[in-house]
Amino acid sequence: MSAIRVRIAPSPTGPLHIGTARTALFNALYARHTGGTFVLRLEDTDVARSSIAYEKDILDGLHWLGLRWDEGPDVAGGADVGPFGPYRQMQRLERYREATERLLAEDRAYPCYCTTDELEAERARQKAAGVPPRYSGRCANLTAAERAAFEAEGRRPAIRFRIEPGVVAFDDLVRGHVEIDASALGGDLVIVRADGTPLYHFTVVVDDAAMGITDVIRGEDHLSNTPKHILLFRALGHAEPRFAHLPLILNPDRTKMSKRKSQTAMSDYIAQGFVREALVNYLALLGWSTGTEEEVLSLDELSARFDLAAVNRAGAIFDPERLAWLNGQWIRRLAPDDLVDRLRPFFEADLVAGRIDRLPSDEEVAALLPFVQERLPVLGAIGDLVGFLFVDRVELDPALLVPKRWDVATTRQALVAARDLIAANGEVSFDHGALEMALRGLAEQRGWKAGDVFMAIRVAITGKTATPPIFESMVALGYARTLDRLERAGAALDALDGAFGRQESAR
RNA sequence: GCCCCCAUCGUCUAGAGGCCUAGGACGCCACCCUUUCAAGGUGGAGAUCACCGGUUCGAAUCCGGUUGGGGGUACCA
Repeated sequence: MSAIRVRIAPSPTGPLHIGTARTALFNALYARHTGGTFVLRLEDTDVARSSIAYEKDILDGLHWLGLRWDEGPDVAGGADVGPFGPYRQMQRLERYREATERLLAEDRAYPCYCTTDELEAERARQKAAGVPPRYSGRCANLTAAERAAFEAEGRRPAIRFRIEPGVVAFDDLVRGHVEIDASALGGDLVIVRADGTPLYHFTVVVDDAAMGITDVIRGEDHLSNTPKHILLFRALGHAEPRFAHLPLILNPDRTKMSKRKSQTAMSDYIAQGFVREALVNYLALLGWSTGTEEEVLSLDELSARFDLAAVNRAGAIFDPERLAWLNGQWIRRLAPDDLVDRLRPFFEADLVAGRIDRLPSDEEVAALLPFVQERLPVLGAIGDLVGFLFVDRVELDPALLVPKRWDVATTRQALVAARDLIAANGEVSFDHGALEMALRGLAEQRGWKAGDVFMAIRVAITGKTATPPIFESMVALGYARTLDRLERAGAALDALDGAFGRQESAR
């Protein structure tokens, strides 16, 4: 039994797509589970749409997920690692040329002089006639003289691979036995463009063979194209690999997940503060399950349990809610130092966007973690949670400041009383326990509900009604700034006095 | 159109003939905890296993058909 070799072959024609990431993940899980080799190959033959920026986005995104490949370019524009390089298809042109020559020499392929317009017209006629679109084979048996005549016209030929009649069958590792009649393949297949650049269906076969790929694990959208690949493997004299077609990730309307209807760019998930553990966990369980009731699993745990045969066959809708839940699970599991590191870029983004006025130190962030970590659905929510600590002044909405069923006057009294009490107790008593005791005492003495007093204070110092626990928040804010914000809030209510009657009747 | 694939709670799934009056998770609802919000705990609603036939003593599980959905059908990948 030879060693497993799998690959992910992204095309740098767009940012890393969540579906590509999942295919990469399944390949990586399979390689790790079987002790095989994971190869990354860049399929950049669509020169017009490929770019180094996309290459970087893809490689960085896969690395960010924690995926490592044994062969292939490690970084965008970087050198290749591994014995089967180069791993960028545009640097492998000579090999496709050699394979093309062989097919031509054996008459398994031939030059086709049809123009795009002619082909389109042909397809249009077929569609109008209600027959399946299919290349007519018009150039399949041209004489040398006819070819010369086209060349003399200045036409540059594409190269077509002859699709011989017959039934192509294969045993898909997830779908089982699949048979497709070659007549349904659309006729002879273009493998090299008129400009000399090779096409996907051709390069993928030449490279998978050259790189010794034993198992092709990819999306179901390639299932119908697999016979073309098998025919090419055979014509080229190569053993065909095993195939495994993964169920597609779907939009909510069950169509193939697309940018138009879903968030597909990995970078967007990263920017929102999803953590790699959650994405890996979620993606692995989209279309596969361990068969147990385990749900929260690390990359190592997933690798240990992975089984291609247990992959589902039906497509799966991408559910952001479930991803968010897993994200919370993983954020809560992070070590404090790690979380501080991961939070830093989000504070920086908040600063740049003007949502906060200064950057907290790592020590400050670490001190917040005990009451913040379990409240973070995504890392990007950090600003909403504790941004009030790092702004010079909070926006006060008087309507929020006055607790339900309290009036402006009571609220102002409470804020003033709280401020005075805290000031009277002094900075030495400014800690969680002392504050709670003092403020609860105040509420009891005045006949107020403690919750109402706390809510007024909460809004006064944070500007919001939903915040981290209030005493921790006050301590984090500090003695002087807490007093200052209570004063400002009281003053804001003073200014409202004239509108007092209106406020009351409005309630 | 043609070819291929698929079909269990709203969603992700368990289930490989009797263990299923179909289990878990997300989401939803209620309650508990509680200074808000989360987190956590408990409980609940939610699936005639797409439909119709067949095989079998017995089917979500096997077979056939129907319907529905998806993918493919490029000198894109």
